[in-house]
Amino acid sequence: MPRKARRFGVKFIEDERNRGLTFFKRRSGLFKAVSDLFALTGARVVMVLECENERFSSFGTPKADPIVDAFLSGDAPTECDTREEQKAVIINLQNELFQLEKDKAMEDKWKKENMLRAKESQEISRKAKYVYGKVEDLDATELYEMYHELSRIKQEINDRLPWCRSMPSNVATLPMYFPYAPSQISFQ
Amino acid sequence: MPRKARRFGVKFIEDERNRGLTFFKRRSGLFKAVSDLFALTGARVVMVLECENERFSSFGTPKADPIVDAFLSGDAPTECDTREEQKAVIINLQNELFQLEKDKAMEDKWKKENMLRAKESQEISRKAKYVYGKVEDLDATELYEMYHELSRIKQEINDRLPWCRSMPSNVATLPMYFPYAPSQISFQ
DNA sequence: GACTATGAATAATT
DNA sequence: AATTATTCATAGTC
Repeated sequence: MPRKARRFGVKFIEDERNRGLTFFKRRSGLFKAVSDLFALTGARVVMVLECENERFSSFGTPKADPIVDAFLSGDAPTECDTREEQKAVIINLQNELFQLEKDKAMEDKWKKENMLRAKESQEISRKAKYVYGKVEDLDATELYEMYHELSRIKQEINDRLPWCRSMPSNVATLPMYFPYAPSQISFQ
Repeated sequence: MPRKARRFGVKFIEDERNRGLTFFKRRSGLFKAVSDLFALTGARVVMVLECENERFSSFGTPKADPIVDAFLSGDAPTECDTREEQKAVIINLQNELFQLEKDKAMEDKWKKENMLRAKESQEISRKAKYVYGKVEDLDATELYEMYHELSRIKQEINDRLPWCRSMPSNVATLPMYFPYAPSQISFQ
């Protein structure tokens, strides 16, 4: 139980470990916020953050190709390694965007822990496609849809069962494992 | 008093007026989140969102020039109007980033409403530079620092006076008027 | 465009 | 990395 649950002001965090932790936590929140903004309004977003290790970490909503294209359309004639840098940005983009490694690990965990309980829930049977379907058979866009569909279902269940908040529902905790919307970025 | 304080799930908002409202509200939150992330961790961020009207709206933390430069370094040889588009992006960037019009209006309002009460508060006298200084004399970076300093002060006051949350403090409401961190962007 | 109840994000803690 | 008390963003309201 956190005795002090809020940071004292908004000031640079000197402690390196704590700073890194905060960075990743808040980046997650940022990604979710962007993801939701897109889902709610359809506004496309591209975000590029600089990590501690001087690398870039990017995030974009689906169909953000025009923005990304604009971002990558540069071909500075004076600098030779710019192309290489941009390539690195794209690679990082892909890596960070999809968070495949993390999601993959989480996926297994999720299947083991929640699949059985999922089958007992008739409330969400009409969404069986997402609940029982093989996750590895979905591509990035479908994963994205899945995440939002499950988020909606979770909300629906919460709304219908307000007296039973902490019920062991499979979808109630699922979105944790697919928190981000992957971007469809054409790779040359 | 909101009877229902939460949206039903995360689904595309069909109502156009409501959608636009949500977009702007959340964009503000996003900007603040990015601003804070930079203040806390020093991570530089550039964000480009697409508005409803097909224009771009951008936001960046100070010292994000390298990222912005990369963004603008493009000079597509095949398309003639790309330069023009980029210029538009920059202009929008400036406009949206600094939110000068809004801030200017808010500034006057703030001065009129809060300056007198500000002078009575000795608690924050050591930050007199920011509280009493002429706002128009500060450049973008100083405005940014000012905003965060005031945020910190607000937090400090809240922490020291937990029993008096709604006290009519000048700084308690001030940050509303400088919510965003302007980016230092070199303009050619 | 301002207010406020509510839910979501997250800082501290284990 | 899991948990939870607390703050904060914001949906709904006027």
